Amino acid sequence: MPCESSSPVVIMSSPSGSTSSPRGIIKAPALLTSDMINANPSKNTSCLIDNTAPLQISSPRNLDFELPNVPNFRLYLEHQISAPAKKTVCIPAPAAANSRSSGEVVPSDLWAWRKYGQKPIKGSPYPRGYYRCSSSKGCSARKQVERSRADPNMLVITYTSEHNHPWPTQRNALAGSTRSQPSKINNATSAAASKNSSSSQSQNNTTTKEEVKENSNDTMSPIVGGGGGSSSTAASVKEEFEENINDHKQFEIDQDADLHHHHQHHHHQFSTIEGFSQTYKPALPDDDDIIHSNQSEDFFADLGEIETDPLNLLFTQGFSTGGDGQKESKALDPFNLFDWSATAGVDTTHNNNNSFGDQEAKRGL
DNA sequence: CGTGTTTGACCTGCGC
DNA sequence: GCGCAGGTCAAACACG
Repeated sequence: MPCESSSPVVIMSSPSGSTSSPRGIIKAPALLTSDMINANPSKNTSCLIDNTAPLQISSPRNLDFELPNVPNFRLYLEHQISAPAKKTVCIPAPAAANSRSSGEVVPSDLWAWRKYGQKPIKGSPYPRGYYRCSSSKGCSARKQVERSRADPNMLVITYTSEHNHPWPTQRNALAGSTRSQPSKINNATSAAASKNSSSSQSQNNTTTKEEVKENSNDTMSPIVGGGGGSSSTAASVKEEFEENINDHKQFEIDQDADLHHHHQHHHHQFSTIEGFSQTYKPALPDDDDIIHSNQSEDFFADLGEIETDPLNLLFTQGFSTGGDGQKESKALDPFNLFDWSATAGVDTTHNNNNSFGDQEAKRGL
């Protein structure tokens, strides 16, 4: 399975235009497995993640600047943020999920989501769940959760709209989140995260209800990868930005070819951001850590504590420095998960860009 | 009682 | 215009 557990997080943003980017991003099919490709015939559901690569963030836009150029990077991020986004996140689903076609167990995140519908999707054995943000009444943020046809072990989460409120400092709205089954599933471990326990990969839920809390953040939030605690640590994230910006929706994932081959070991190694041609290391602790669902939970919990914008942190703390300072921020900032500076110098030539673009409109299906 | 899930019905857009 | 598929609504229900 393409997107298997080991895969790290891949964040792809595809602001419009990315494909057309100047440098010509090469979409390297290389990374894409046939499954993935096939899997997505219709939409975004496939996981492009390469197992090997630990964490990647690819931005569609190819900007000529490199990471070191913080200013550019900043612009990039700002652009990303400002643009209305439709993001697709592909994360490893807990093993348990397999048991249930309809259910998904996803790592919880800071946002509270309320499920308002579920529909079977043509061509897919797995239904799609529809969630809206319940953290704030006026929040229009929504997300769709479905299991990847290509890789049942992966959950594809599509975020639409932006949160119009800051991250909750605490998971407020989660009140009901724990409902019966979910809680059962996980139980113990994350008391801290308390209600959200999604990590239960090990547990299975055969039950009817599952918890689907996911990580996500719309606005910019990078996905925190934990992959949710679930079996696999990594998640691939794909962000798509709406065309407002001018470009195409699709974006491609780049993956470092090398990574592709080598890597499972090098988790940290990188992720490449396409525009930047850089690779960065995820700040994620270790495979081990990632693997444990609990940790992911904690991770989210930590995020919860972080006030607001990760980007702010990012900017304020600056990844440019590459210094130790980053480490500190990492935990908090989703972006910090990646060690931007560290690998900054890395030659990305090896990157493979996988074209992914599928996230067409829903209608694409 | 408040919040979330479930689920059938309804609405809307697209292709033929 | 019709049918299909996806997305949303809302009532019923469950849980703490």
